[in-house]
Amino acid sequence: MLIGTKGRYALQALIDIVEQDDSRPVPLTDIAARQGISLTYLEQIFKSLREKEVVISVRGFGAGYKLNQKPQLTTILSVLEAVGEKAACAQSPEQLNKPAQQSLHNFLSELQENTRNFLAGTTLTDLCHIPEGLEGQMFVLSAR
Amino acid sequence: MLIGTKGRYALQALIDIVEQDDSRPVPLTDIAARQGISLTYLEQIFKSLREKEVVISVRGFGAGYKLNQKPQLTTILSVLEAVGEKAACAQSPEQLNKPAQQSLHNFLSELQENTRNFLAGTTLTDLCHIPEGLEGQMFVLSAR
DNA sequence: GTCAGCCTGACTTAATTAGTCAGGTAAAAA
DNA sequence: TTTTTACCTGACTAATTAAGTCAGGCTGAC
Repeated sequence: MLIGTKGRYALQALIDIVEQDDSRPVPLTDIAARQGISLTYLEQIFKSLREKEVVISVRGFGAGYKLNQKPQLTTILSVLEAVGEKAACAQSPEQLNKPAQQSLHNFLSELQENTRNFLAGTTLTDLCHIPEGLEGQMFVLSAR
Repeated sequence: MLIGTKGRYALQALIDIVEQDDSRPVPLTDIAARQGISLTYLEQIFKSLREKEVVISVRGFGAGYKLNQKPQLTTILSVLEAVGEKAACAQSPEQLNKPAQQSLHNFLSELQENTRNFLAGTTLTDLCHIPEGLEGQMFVLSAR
């Protein structure tokens, strides 16, 4: 499984933040209630997001979280990596003495890069605004 | 992890078979020795491969395994699915009441399809013959 | 100083992965 | 028909990861 609940909840929560009025920080309790996610689990996830500077926390009365960058600059890859979802599709064989194993290794690397490009080529904005009439071909993978 | 040891060992073993003289079946003991994989674990893996008709088993004296189809017809995807590596990148959220969740669901589906296309567009032959001077761009993802 | 809500770390539980082990069975060859 | 070779089966185990829970402390605006 490349993306578990941790990664998916992180994305859901960030989308939730983008959808709110961005003049004030969004408290986790609100997100937890709206998205049906456990508050303590969300706290664990947002600790990672804050450490990797995907979000900024505001403390004290009226506290909450804000995005650190504009949504169109926040890639899905950065979110997933922040919460520790390893975007590794496969562990590569260490011993690649034979040419065939080298070839397999290359293939797995290509697979990984293909996936990372896909994730890096989509931002939070793409997951929020839904341009009508473009249901297919929504996410375009940039050529290498 | 999209591809674990089970999937990788399956690919290594099949590549090993392709590299041998294909007039006679290849015994698992040989593969196990050459690739450094436990024989009993290989047996478990090949049981799946046989059930999904990726390979054919020959019994008795001089027994072993052969590919069921030519290597250029055996896709990586079919091998991985045969050994039960779910090519699912993410479990989709069941409750998609809100538009943003629908959009996230669409994105995860696109990611999955992108990966499956990559795996279905490569065959065992691609992992065996290594055309020189083409180290980059070896694996071409067919357009959808 | 109080209160909302962030922050921290240890703990638990279930599922999956990565194997091992023991004891068969089939069939070609001598 | 006996032997040999290697396939075949299923139960078992150990380690890791995923998915959370829980208790309690800390900050800072009002």
